[in-house]
Amino acid sequence: MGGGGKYSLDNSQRAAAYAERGPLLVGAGPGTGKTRTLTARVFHLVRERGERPESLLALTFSRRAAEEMRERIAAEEPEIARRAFISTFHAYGHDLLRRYWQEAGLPPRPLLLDRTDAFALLERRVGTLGLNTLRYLHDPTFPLPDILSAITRAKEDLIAPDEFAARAAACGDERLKEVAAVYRVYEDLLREAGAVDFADLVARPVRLLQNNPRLLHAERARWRHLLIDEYQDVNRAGALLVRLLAGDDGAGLWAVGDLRQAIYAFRGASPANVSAFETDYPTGRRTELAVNYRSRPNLVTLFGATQQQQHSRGSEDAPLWHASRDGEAAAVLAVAADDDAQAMGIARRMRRFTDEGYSWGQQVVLCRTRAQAAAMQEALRARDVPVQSQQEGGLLACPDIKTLLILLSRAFEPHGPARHSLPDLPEELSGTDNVVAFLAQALFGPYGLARRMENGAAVARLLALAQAFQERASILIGGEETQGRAFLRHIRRMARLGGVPFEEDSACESDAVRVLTVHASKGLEFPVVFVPNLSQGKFPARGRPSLLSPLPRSEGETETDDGEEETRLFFVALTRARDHLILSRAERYNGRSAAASPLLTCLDGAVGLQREVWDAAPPAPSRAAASEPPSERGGAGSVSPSPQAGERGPGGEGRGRGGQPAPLEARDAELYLRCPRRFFYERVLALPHAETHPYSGFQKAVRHALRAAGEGANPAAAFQAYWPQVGPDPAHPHEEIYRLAAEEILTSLPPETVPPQHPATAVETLTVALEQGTLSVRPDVSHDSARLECHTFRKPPKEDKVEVSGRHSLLREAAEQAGAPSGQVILHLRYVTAGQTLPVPDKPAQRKKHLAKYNEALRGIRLQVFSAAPDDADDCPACPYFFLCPA
DNA sequence: CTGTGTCCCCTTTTT
DNA sequence: GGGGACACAG
Repeated sequence: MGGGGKYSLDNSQRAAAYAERGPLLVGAGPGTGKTRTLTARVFHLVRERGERPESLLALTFSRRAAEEMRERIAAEEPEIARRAFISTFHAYGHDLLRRYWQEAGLPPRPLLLDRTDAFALLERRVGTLGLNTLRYLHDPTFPLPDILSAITRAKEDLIAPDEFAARAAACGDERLKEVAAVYRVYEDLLREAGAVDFADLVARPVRLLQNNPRLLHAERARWRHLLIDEYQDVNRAGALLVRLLAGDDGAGLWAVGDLRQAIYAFRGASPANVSAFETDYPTGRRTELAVNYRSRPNLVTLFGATQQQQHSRGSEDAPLWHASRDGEAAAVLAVAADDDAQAMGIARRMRRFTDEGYSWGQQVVLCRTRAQAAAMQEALRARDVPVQSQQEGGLLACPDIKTLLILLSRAFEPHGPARHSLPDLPEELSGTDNVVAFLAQALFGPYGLARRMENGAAVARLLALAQAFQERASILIGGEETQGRAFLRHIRRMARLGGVPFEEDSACESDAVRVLTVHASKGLEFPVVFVPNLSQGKFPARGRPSLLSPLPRSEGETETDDGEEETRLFFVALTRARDHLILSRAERYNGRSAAASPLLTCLDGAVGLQREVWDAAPPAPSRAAASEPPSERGGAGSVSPSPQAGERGPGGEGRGRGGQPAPLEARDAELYLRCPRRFFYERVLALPHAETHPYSGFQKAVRHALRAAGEGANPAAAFQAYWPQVGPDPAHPHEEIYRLAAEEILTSLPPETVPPQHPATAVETLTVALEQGTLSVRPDVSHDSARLECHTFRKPPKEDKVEVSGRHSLLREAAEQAGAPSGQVILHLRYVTAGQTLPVPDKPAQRKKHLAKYNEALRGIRLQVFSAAPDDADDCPACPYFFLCPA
């Protein structure tokens, strides 16, 4: 950053750095020398005012920011950096809890749980949490991530379980009431386990200090000066912690922040802390850093334009700042015909910048979402732009890790599919149930896997993961489960909850363009910045809403201005640019038109913004066909199928008599459509897996009981008799959920649902002849050949709008092919859990599409195309073949 | 032009 | 599970 000579400060910086003791909030717009001023403050306190470095506490919310503070201070005086306490809020809180563990009611070294650990804590007990409107039979743990997020948010806002329950009751939201109950249980479980979660690292110190005046006094005496970076990112708990430590008058507080760069409200940051500064600290003063050293003047003017709106609304009266650099920046707004043209335009522009003397590494593309960033990376690479690859896929994408996981699965999942894919384990690898010991032996013992491994960092990371797992064994290993199995389940859990991150030290500073999310770019600056996809629905992005509505705020709390966050994000993106800024949008994405982003309206009258048009590229002769490798078959990575596998199955070889292919069951075709690869493992290789999902056993048993009821038998009795055969293991943590759900359904069966005047005929299997083969399908009930009924366990739709599934289309088609007059087939869908039956409408267009899908499946199976192309990749961690599968 | 059905797309991240 | 774009039908 600029700002004259190395040690000189401008007037506004000096005013901030040399201020008298007393609560001060420094407004620091982008590029105004925030960190320089903060470090100057530290040196001023130590050198000019004789403060001991040990009396300085410098806090911020991200490790990166804390690290930067430390480095900048260390660069000038390592001694101060060592002696002052410079850390994140969480690290400080952790330290405090360890020092005062007794007062906090904790064990000496409490376990620190991350998100996955917390999930595991609730997962086993999900049946006892009292979930009703949040009960999802297809996967009882489905709502847990959202519930945990809500609990985390509550902790960040210092809302205790009682308060949560009171607010939930007040607003009458059933789901939130259930969350309140879970919150209570969760806190009990943490206490029993002697554990805390991340949010506790800030929230619990607040309570600790509030409840222990002696301790509060000691801690206040320890810190004479509090320096807070990124004050706009501080959550409510953090702000209260600061207020407690700063004393009643807050005299020791010196904070720096910028309301315009608050982009973390979604994770609990409360920019309201900035607005409420004078309320929190009546003697508090504000000052502003006034000069932008980062960007060329015409860019600084442009940044100002984005602020006009907010100014007129008077939300915050931050003065605009002066530019100090010279030189004319390119400030471009390009409209591309489509996304292809946009990528082409960016690539071309980048080349031009390299001609002008910029390196690739000085150029960056900032995207709103990671998906957009990934697509942009791909598109630029396809146009021969060197792109620095961000960590893709995380740890699990690493082949070495894959190998080790398959080996673990082979050893610890005795009935898992890996058993059939590998030869027997060597002697030295059997007999241990210690994951770390197993891995160490496999890597460095006679088996010597380490010699064949290429990515040492990844292997080390897996070992560290295993180590950490063992420390949390008391929470993560349930019942009689072996450690090995529990570890593998934990890996799946981590994958499900957002991947297993793996950061290779990005020191590989090759000269390549970087593609980042805007969030990831915070605090950074680049000579040339591209901000693409400024279109409706792309930036701002529309996201999937949570299952839960936010907990209503109590009176006196300021509502966080959600809509403004995207504007601030836009502002952050623009202000990363030092020399040149290229904004762009496409008018069409995947053939669909997209309007300009509303964010662009504030630039409408901006002077000096050059408009460009990027035309569609001429239909390119097909580029390197790197997108999809041709259909792979067989061979899952290093795993070879066992000899007896693939002997029979619906895939290819399985033929009935007379050379006619036997009909494929509809559910097999559906399995193929969900993931051809999984179909391959399960039906072609016939790799068995012991664990069937309890949901399917539940469905089987209930269907059985309903059928019995249709035949006049007692459904409850039929269920009782059948449940031990098809239901989950009685020890399964979710067994009770399903048993109770089934009993609930069967006891609430109204007698007239079994009308004796309409005895269901024996349900016959129907067939559908399609171009590529024949499918067999069975309704749940057939009253006669043209009156069919299906059962579903889903929740009934709103307004009785039945969604027509592929299965429905198939049944209708089957009935017609069997002779029912066209359009006369009556199909009903029974919502078993609600005891409601609705007619399924006949929609010919949809039927055609569905049948085409099935046909495609038949074709794929016939041609043996078994690519790993899951319909929904989120399901992969739950797939029995997760560890075998190369995808 | 206006309503309706249908398809297609789907967050941000730290500790 | 909801919102926008778009393709129809009227």
